[in-house]
Amino acid sequence: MSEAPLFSTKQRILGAAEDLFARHGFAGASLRQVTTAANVNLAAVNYHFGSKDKLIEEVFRRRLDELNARRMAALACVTAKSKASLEEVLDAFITPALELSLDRSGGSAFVRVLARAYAEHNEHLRKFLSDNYGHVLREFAGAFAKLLPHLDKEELYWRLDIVAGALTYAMADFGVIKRRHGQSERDFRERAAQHLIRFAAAGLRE
Amino acid sequence: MSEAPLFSTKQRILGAAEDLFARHGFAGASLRQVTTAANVNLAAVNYHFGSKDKLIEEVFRRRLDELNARRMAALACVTAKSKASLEEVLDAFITPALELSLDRSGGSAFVRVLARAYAEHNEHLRKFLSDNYGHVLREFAGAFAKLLPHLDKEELYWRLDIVAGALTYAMADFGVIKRRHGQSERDFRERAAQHLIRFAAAGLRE
DNA sequence: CTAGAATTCAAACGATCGTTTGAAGGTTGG
DNA sequence: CCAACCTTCAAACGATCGTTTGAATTCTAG
Repeated sequence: MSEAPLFSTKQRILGAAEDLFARHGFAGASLRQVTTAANVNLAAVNYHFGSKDKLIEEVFRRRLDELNARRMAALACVTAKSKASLEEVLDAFITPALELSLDRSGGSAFVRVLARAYAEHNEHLRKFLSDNYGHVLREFAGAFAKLLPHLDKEELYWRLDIVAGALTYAMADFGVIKRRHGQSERDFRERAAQHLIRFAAAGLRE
Repeated sequence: MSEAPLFSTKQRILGAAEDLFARHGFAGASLRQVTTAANVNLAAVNYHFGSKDKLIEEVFRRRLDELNARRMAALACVTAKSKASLEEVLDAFITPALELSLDRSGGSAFVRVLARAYAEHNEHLRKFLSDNYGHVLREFAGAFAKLLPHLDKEELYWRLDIVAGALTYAMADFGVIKRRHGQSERDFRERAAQHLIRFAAAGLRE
């Protein structure tokens, strides 16, 4: 249970599944594609995870546990000060996602998987994500509420909804902007995050 | 070719496909589900459209032809004046999508299908959309460029990318905001569009 | 009315899907 | 060494996938 060797069968399946779910969707990527890419036997998925649905959940859990822990830590660090700025709270939410997207091997695939999860209006998946990680979003909503007292609750939720959309979309690399020749992936993504923070801060402040 | 009876086999297939693609994705919705929902024989899809891929393209074409014609008309109407405001150009882009999402039966499903198309990084689909409707986006980019001369080209494209993401996300109803009891669908969506325009205008101006 | 085209139909094609099985292989503690 | 796992393996399960076929049916023009 506690063991997690870097190249174990389970980890190779999770890595291959993450990549293929990002590229072809949950329904579009078959377990045969996944196990072939992971160089493991087809039956290994059902042996280690139980079913395709459970595998999908585990793909999320592996990354989101750490991502949300980092977000909560960053938020706690920011709100510890008496006067946190809007940009700092946005940064506490966005930068961990940015770093995840830069994680060697898999991180950038995962942010696209996350965006797929939004596109899927799948009730089961939404409930799983809401149950496991909803408290993080509520925590951040509270921090924003303190910083934007002129906005009533409805107004605030509207704007956070828009920010979440722009973030999901931008991190998943859906847009038309392409990395320029000679520009590093890290530099490109950091620039994207900066633009996003400035844009979101302006839109939230109004 | 020119005939398009409201409840013809072709139209019923397109309507059912739109709804099921929105709910389950392109790979997740089968032709048997589609034809059953449309109350049509399974073979009718390949008879009328040739293949599932061609059906997908036709689902887009049916709505996007009109949507983009309305956007271009609204943009032309706005830019005809010597001094168009940023909000007016945003409105020219957003309002036609809003109206589409309010179109009785199908429109609100289609905006979710559009969002799915973004999540699919499918090369074939992206090329089809870019080939057929890329000129509309370039036209709007030009209009924004005139209104935001202080932004260099790269900066402008970054921000438009973010706006497009927020728009796609918001129209597809991915967010957490739910319509309140007693509030009409139209009122709800118009409010969403208003918030979006104000937010985007603030973010673009900086 | 009727010949011919257009459309719908039930049935089947081979391919691939997620999942299960039972035997073979590998590892570990007594 | 061997008995007890744990893991991997090839093979197959029934179900469902997109697509095709050829006959039945409906529509339409002369």
